[in-house]
Amino acid sequence: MVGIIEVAERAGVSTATVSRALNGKSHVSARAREKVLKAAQELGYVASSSAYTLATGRSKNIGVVMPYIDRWFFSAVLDGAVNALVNRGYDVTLYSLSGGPASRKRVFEDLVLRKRVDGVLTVAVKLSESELKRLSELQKPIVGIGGPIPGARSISIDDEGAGRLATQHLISLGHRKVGMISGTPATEMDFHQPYLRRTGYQEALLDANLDFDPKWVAEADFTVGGGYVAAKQMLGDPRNAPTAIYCASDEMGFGAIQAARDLGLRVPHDISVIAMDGHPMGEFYGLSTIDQQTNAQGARGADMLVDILESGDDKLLNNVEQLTTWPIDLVVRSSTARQATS
Amino acid sequence: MVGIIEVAERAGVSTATVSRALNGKSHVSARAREKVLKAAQELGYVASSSAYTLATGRSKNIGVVMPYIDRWFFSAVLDGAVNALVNRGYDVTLYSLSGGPASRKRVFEDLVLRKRVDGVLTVAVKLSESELKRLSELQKPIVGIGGPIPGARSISIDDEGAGRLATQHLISLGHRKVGMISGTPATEMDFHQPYLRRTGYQEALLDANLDFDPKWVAEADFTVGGGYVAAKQMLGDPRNAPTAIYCASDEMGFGAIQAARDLGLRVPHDISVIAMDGHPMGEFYGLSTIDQQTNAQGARGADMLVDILESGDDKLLNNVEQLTTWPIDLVVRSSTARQATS
DNA sequence: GCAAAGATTGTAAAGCTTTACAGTTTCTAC
DNA sequence: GTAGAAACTGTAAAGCTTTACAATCTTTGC
Repeated sequence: MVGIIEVAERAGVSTATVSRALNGKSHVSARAREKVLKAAQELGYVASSSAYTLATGRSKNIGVVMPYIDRWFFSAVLDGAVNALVNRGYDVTLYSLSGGPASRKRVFEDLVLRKRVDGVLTVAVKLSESELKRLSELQKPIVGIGGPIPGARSISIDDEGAGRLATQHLISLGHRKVGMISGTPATEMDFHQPYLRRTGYQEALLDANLDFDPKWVAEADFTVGGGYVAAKQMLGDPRNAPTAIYCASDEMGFGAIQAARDLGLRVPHDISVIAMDGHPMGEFYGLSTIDQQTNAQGARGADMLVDILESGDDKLLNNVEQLTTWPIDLVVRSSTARQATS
Repeated sequence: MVGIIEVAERAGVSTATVSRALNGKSHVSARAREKVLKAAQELGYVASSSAYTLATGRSKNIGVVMPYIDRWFFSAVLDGAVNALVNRGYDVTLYSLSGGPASRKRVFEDLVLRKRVDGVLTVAVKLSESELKRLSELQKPIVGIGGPIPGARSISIDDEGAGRLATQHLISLGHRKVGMISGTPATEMDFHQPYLRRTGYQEALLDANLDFDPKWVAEADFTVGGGYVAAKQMLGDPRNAPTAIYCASDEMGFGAIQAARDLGLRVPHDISVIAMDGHPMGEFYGLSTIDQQTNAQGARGADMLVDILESGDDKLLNNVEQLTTWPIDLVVRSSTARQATS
């Protein structure tokens, strides 16, 4: 294995000079730098990151903690974060919480803390008191995506506002009977997005002085199939079917559109559907939605984290609670329209 | 920061004994072990992984290299790999190649090689000669998913066989005019899956002595929208439309089904559609498919890598080329049926 | 041409663990 | 009770970098 010593010998300088020349942090004469670069190149030298970390205390590595990996929302956040981090010279170690409480404990105790990572980015994960305390003791900054974190920075959309906006869109189109497909208790993430979105929906109805029928709220599991079943049930009821539906996720929106079609209802002529997230397939299905720019949220969270890390200001670590409300876009496509004058 | 020395002092033993007690690799008296465990617990001690890596040369960390992160196939492989690795005490550092050739070079030169990872798992990435050589010099084992890797182990489905099987399924149902929606050149991954699948398709036609009309093969970009456009074009042609279509990905299959419906064709009565991959939404759409158990492939690849790492047999490193052909399942749902006797 | 300031370089310590080796204690079998 | 084996423990080196400090060289202003 070729180390810094071999490079130093070959270049005829000391290891300190090699280190300085390669890291470019300090003054090195042009001549020395050139010799070092040449020697390093010839030897194919790459510094050992463990020795670097041991010496500097920095790993240039960020831990990303998420409850799921293979769901669209999470992989999109991850993609944004990885790209942003690579651009700033960091790489990412991925921790999934899908293994249950035991693996969660392990993630925090064993892995994140072993000086493996300089900071932690959490996605839709609410940290416990003790987890936060531990991270804070170790001076590891945290940035959260998807909900507020006590004493740390975070990025989140206003889920309640999103629910309200989607519902208002339907109301503004003249709909008076507006249903919602929300989440089951099992789909409540740590920050209760489904609950908040539903709250926004109900507020919008209230503000507009509209009737509210409990049958207009169904629970589904955030999948296409779940949305289909719930929508079919709601729309098929001859007694008091809504003329518009707000779905708490785009995937459920796809299912709802399909359910309407299978019932012989035309979208949007007979029934309007709006959903949430900004799933790439939404464009194809013409699904109106509230876009939350998932990729960009991941990238921004990553950038915030690196900013904290590189500002060198200890006060910035985890003493400041700050929730950045991420803007959302109403994207109107062909699944919502003015209610047919029947 | 509490280190092994503090633990040793508190427990009244040497650092060597602490290390042995904590790692359990060597004989330690029950009494000493107990004292050490207690002290470590009280101090909240966690060993520094950089020092561990520096001392042992192992990082307990696997690099996963993929061209994309937020596409379903890749996030599913990743999910499988991460879970498998966590179970075996490894964590994963993620490298995306979507940043172009420059970032690719950086990944291999700077990151993977810095002793950061013990081994590399590649997904649908063909390594260059020099990349392979470099990895091999450094004794880093590689396992590839999605295609053969010269001199290393890999897992891949038989894409040609998959194309053949899907097509044979359609032929066996009596279809004589079978179309295919394949990939554009831009969607050819490093291992040319679209090309291979198309080859399998053509072989099946040939074997069955069926006519082949060049119009029956369309190229699309592996998205729902792409599949829709291609299918509509193909099915809408009154002159010689196929009665069945094989799509090289499930997402294109969803688009094809929709295109058929929009043309007023009933699936599967008027037109059969089969696709490939095993996308979770396929069940909802009733799409017949060739399932390749993406998650399990990721898990198996990860396990193979750890097996190599822990066998301690240097010969196993990268001298043995071995391609494991991953089994595929034909999943027949409601999008394929016997051709209507017209 | 000279003093001071600035640039460049080298030496050596620090960072934290694992583990080879050697030394000590405890068992085991007779 | 004892020799030899086995178990246990400690000392110190190794692993590879960064960087504080001190020393040396170069430049600048006059």
